[in-house]
Amino acid sequence: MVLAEGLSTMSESTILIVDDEAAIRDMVSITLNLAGFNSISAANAHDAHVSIIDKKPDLVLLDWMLPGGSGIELARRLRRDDLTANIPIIMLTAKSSEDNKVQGLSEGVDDYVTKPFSPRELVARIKTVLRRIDDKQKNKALQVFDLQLDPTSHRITIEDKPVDMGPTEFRLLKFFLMNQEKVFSRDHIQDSVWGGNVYLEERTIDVHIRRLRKALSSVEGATIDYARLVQTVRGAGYRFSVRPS
Amino acid sequence: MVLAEGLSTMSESTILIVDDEAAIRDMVSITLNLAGFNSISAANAHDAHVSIIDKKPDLVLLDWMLPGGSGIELARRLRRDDLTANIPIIMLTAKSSEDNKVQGLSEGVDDYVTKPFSPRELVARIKTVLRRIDDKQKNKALQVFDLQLDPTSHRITIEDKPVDMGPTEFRLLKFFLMNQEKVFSRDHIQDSVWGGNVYLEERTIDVHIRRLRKALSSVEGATIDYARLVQTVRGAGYRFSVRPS
DNA sequence: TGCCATTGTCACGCAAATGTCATAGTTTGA
DNA sequence: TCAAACTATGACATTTGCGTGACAATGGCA
Repeated sequence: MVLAEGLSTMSESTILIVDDEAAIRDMVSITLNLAGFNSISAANAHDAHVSIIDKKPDLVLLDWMLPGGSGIELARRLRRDDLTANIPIIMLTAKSSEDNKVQGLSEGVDDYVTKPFSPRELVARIKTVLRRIDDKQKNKALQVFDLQLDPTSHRITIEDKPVDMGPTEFRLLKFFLMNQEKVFSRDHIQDSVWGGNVYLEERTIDVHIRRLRKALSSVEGATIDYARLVQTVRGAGYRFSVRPS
Repeated sequence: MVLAEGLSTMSESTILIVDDEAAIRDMVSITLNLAGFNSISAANAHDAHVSIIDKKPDLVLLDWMLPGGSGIELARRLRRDDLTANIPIIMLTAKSSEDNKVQGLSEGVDDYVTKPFSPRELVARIKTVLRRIDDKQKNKALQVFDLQLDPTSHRITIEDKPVDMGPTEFRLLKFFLMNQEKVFSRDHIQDSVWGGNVYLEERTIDVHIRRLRKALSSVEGATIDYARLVQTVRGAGYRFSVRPS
């Protein structure tokens, strides 16, 4: 069975390390790289902020004691801005002071690790936080232009008008919305949408693609033909893409 | 069947050994050769740098304690230059000192091995790093000027405008992009793009070259004629080159 | 029980893609 | 300058892959 959902738990995650001590940055950096993460680092709050805006890391490891502006200041600033409000933060605290923990967690910090820490522990914490965030995202409404899929209410709307489709097409669309701009072979789609241990005839996927397209086109007066976003890539499979083929 | 893609996983990988002790160089060299790698060596940072520019090794084994410039200096320099930034580095540290690890591994070093090390361990580390790098490269978009081939979305664009071509031309272009500046005979192209056990008429390759060129020329308003990059080498085959013929 | 939505499968038709050939064009060397 | 060797190109028949309508089986639900 091939997995393609839950992107943030994939080893592609980028972690930003914010610490004024080069030694710490370096050690953490290599630890993360060996654990399969990408890492970037910053030595102060300002560089960190710039880096976050620019590189959009999946998680920030933030030292509590930063020269200039404190780490907690940066955390607060990140939480205020919509662009950065959803980036998880793990605080690195020098001492196991209860006060720090309490104050940090109240600022929307997702976890904390006290120095000295073992690489194993750090990686475990990071993975936990990423997974938690990922689960949260999973139940969030997926949206492209005016097409909206709400996993909670199990409804699909185009320009607020309900779209009717079968359960299979719903899962298919959800899969596509979570993995846009990528081509998937029929085999891969079958694994992800139907599950690994079923046998489907070759043309069956096509039929469901057709039903999904028909459903997406069925909305009267839509400004876009959403069926066009479900693209056939001859010889390779299908792709959901905002860009014209 | 001739392979030409995924070079770093082939047993053809070249490793550069940088160490001031001849005994170490020789020992490592023998170990690597037995493991199926090619190896070259350098005794100091300067020679190493020249060698890297010249020979483009697939990986560098870098001693921490180098006379003149330290190994870490070299690592930093390599990472700064775009040409060498993507060459993986494994550090060799004399002692299992935490300080060294911490300080050294920062500059984007991919792994470290502490002396004394077993040949088995060294080879294992090298293979791991090479595989990691290779996986990263595999799904990376290939690009020449404003021509882009993205294996993930299975898309080709010129100046962000989609380019339409058949699956065979797609594979052909991908092959060329991965192996630029080299002439390939028709036989070699057939092996690499079609696979070993098919029989094609001699002229068939030409036809697909023509179709690829036509597709690359089909984009309106492109500043460059990308078809010119697919060059005919009379009597030898074809070549994809950025330089005019 | 009977109705209806959903699902997987099949057969058919169409269009893209492919490989081959014949012909025309180009380069090379005697 | 000419012939030989090599390459480019248009046309064509065939193959391949995909879209589509129809249909039977299934299972939920009133």
